[in-house]
Amino acid sequence: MPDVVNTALMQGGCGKREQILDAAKRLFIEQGYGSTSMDAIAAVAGVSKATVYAHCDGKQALFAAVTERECRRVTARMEIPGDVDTLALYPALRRIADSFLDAIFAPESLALLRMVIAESGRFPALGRIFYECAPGLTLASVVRYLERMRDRQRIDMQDCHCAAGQFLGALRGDLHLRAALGLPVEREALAGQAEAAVETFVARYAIQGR
Amino acid sequence: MPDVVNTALMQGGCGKREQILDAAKRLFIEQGYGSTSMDAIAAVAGVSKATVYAHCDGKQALFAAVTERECRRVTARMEIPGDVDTLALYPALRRIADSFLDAIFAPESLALLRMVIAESGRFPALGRIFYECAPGLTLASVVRYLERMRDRQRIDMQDCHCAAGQFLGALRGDLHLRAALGLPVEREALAGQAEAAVETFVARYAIQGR
DNA sequence: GTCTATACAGTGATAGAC
DNA sequence: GTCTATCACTGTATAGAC
Repeated sequence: MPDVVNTALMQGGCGKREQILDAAKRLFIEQGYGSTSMDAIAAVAGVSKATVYAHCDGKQALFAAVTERECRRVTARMEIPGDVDTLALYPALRRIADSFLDAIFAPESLALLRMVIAESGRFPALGRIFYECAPGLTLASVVRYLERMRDRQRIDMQDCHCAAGQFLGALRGDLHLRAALGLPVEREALAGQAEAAVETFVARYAIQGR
Repeated sequence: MPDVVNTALMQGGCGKREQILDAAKRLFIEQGYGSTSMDAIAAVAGVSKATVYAHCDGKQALFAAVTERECRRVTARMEIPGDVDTLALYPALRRIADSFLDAIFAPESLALLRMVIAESGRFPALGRIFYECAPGLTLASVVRYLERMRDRQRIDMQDCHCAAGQFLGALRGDLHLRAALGLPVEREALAGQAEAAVETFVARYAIQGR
């Protein structure tokens, strides 16, 4: 885990920092920012409160640090598979769809999304950081993929950016909002949504002669 | 405003209750649940803290009351227009799209969405109430519209529920998430997204012979 | 850096006078 | 119903010893 070492070195050097960030992450997600006390964070981390303050400048800075670390973690999940260019359009879109849905319906992703949306009003920079680390990154990947397919005459499309947003939006459908609100989502419905979105997209944009 | 009168009568009878709910709504949205104190609510409402407690059983109950009232308010925005059946498929979907986007991108809707998502982990019932009052209501309306169109041989569709989710998801695209995260959304991009979603939907599902 | 101990304002909630 | 005054407790943040 070289990342841990780097982070620790950057900030001054021991595993306690990770303990504190882990504890803070758990409590911020479980209880929300406002209801989480620095006492509780210190207790869960197994350190004293003064140690918490030695590692970060107050509660807001700690919250920002937690969010940035989590964003960096989910980023890895958000890149679309690298082998899609070797596939035909339909199976490639299926792969992208599966990868995307796995990423955004993962419990950790949903928890982070809730936390960021919850506090984005009070921490304006947070929304942008999260967007660019997660959904914005996937969107950009899909846009690039669509541009390549357009260059190869596989699809007929003017605005790849808009089409990519439309595709990812159709994949989310109603179910992502349901999941973000804590409502149950059946795996069958998710698979059906993915298939319908891919089929519709192909029906609309694929160039007939294959 | 008969609704105000009804609410007041139901709960025991004076404008103070509305003042308290208004103050609580503002502070919960601005500061979040955990960071909002009952003192602050009482001060903004212009009453004493004891009066707040006379009108509701504690902070959680007050939060639930605020959310339910706001959900009821946005519900009115969420019904799709009643005259869509007299229109052809394409203009009807455009109307539905415009109505839907106006509703979900309204600042009040976004603020409520943030507040509900933020606390849905701690108040499990909240997510369901909100969903059924707002996005679930629209979804059901669109499902019924699509079923009528299917009965009239205007569209070829197996699963109207899935298709409706897909349509609304494509309308949201990437922009609704951006807005929920507090990022700027250009009106042009929104209009483009709407047009693309409707065109794609028609291209996929409309029966050719009109 | 880490801990124990503590300062002191602010928290949700209530009692009792009017 | 409404207020003032107050409860017991927790909040963020810091001082000083090791």
